[in-house]
Amino acid sequence: MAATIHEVARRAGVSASTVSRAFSSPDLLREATRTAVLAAATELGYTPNRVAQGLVTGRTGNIGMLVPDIANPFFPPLVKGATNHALGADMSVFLASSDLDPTREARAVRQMTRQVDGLLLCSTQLPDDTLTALAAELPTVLVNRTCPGLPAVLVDTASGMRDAVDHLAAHGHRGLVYLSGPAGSWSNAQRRHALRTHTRRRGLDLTVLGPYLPSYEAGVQAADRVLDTRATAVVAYDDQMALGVLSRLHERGASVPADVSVVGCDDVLPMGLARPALTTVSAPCEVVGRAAVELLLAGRGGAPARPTDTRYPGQLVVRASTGPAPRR
Amino acid sequence: MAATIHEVARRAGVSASTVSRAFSSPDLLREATRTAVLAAATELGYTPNRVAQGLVTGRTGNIGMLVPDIANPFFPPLVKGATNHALGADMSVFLASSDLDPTREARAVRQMTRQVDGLLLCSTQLPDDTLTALAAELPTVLVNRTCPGLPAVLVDTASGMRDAVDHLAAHGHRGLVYLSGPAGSWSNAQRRHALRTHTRRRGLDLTVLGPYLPSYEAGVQAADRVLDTRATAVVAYDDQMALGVLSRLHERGASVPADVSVVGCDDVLPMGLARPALTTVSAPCEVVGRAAVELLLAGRGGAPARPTDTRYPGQLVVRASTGPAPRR
DNA sequence: ACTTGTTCTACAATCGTTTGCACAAACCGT
DNA sequence: ACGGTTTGTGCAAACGATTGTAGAACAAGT
Repeated sequence: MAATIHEVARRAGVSASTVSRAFSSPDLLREATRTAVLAAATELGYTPNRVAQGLVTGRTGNIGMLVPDIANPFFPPLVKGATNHALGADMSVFLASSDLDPTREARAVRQMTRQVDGLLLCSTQLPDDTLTALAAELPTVLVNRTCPGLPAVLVDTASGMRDAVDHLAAHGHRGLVYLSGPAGSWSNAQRRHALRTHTRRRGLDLTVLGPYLPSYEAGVQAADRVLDTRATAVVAYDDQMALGVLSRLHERGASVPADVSVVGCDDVLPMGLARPALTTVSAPCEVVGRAAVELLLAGRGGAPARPTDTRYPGQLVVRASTGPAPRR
Repeated sequence: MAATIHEVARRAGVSASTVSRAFSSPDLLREATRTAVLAAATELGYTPNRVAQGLVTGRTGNIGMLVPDIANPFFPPLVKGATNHALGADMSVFLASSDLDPTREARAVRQMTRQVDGLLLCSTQLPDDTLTALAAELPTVLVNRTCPGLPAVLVDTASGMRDAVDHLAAHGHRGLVYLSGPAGSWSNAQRRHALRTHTRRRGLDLTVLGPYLPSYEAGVQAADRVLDTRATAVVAYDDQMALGVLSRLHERGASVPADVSVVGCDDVLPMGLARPALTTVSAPCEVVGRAAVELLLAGRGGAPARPTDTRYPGQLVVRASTGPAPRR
């Protein structure tokens, strides 16, 4: 049904190789031949078969993207940035959502190898040696995860966290709680570390709870434990948790921000809707997705991209969920 | 670097075809040969090259999925359902987000053809004839869109809308506003039609505003126009718009549900977070995603799946944003 | 021992491209 | 008009698998 290069060749009265060249290296052909071939091609509705191309050239024009959970609102903008940029570069992207299961992660990767020109691994929990092994086979870019020797694109929330601490300290808060995200998460480690550093610098008290799954429900649970502490402010690993906290605090009769201040992270939901609107560290997800693809595409070319970490800083966005510490 | 079938063959002392059969039709081989081949294969870390397989068999083990906007929270659960089920069936999925741009839609499809065994088109705006043409080339399943002759999986919100109308009528509401979604959307047409039917049956007044883009911002805008009408209840095309409406009504000093009742659709965000919690028609997105893949995979086999519409009903979930109509 | 029949494996063609190489035609200056 | 460059095309061999067909090996029936 679908036209092949040979049919186009026959129709144009040339050989198959000429047809191939009309597409891949047009300047090798005489103008007349090229236009004749292209005419024949459009008449037949010919499109090069990417699978066949892939077999001989070894380049498929696809990239594989792996996220822990596409239903986590952090990832869709990332995916959007990536797919959009990929489309611009004439590439398609495979998407797999591993549900945080290493087995599924490995399986998805195995399915994609040899069908893709590169891999985009987002917040992956796979161990360093697996990653380096993978990267030896296939250009690989990490997102929100580092691994020695591998290029990574990172949402840098450290400065945002510093600003959050400063903001809270300026409002008289003395004790902070951090609600940890997933144990193996690079983002979580970075956020916790930044908080640790800056609370110490400011002489504030920091309690770390968790780890929790990054979900609304986990936030609900965590809120109760927050109330057990003497802390007046809580920073959550992400917005979903923060919203859960907000909701549960409301249920428990604690007023935000009068009794407790709450800070989220990522800014991926329309935060105006939460009551009170959530103060959060905003992450430039879409930009990161695009940058990751760019890095992958660049590294794929001549020089193997030296394993640079590209960081995109998040910004503290102050809304209504933070305010002066209550007097005690 | 990567082992080929020939290297395995040489190592096992058999021919390439035997290696191939060891994987694809093991019962044709003597047990001894088969185990020997498999041993050699694992030693070399051999995995069949799906691109090469695809070229000869014509089956790639991939499916292509097209959504209008992956950043719209309706789609991630859908994608999750689809990718998860696909992974179970040893298939990978291409994802493209068209940003509602027909050009990009067409382009993404073109890139994927010949690389996929089937297409999953979600809420696509492409015209019927394009779709039938596409389906002639490639097994195609529609999601939240119908087209004569094509199988479709649909979120059926009609009954949910009926329940919403009944619910509002029971609370004494006499005038309703519907905030339309995108003009070409099947879901929008279905929702509008269901509202039209059931408001008429109940003798209620229905005003249709829009079309609007399905976004928070559009909801904010729409809220002002809602206040210009005499309606006491508003049904929004989706939750994002409804949340925008909620937010703007709050700004304008209108109280929900005391002054105005608000109903959303889809139930894809943690709705507990909105104040008041949003009454909405819940859509079983993940189930639909899975069902769509199943249908595609089934149709791909022997009998071309007869173009059935599979409908999954949404359920009205009553929360705090709806209540008795104000006395006038 | 010779046919007949099984069972297993190898050969070779094929899928739709790309691409190095050879070769023909046209062009140049002399 | 003639060697020597260009320039433009065709041939054929890959790429890594699948699969129809044919033949080797062996067992059994007569």
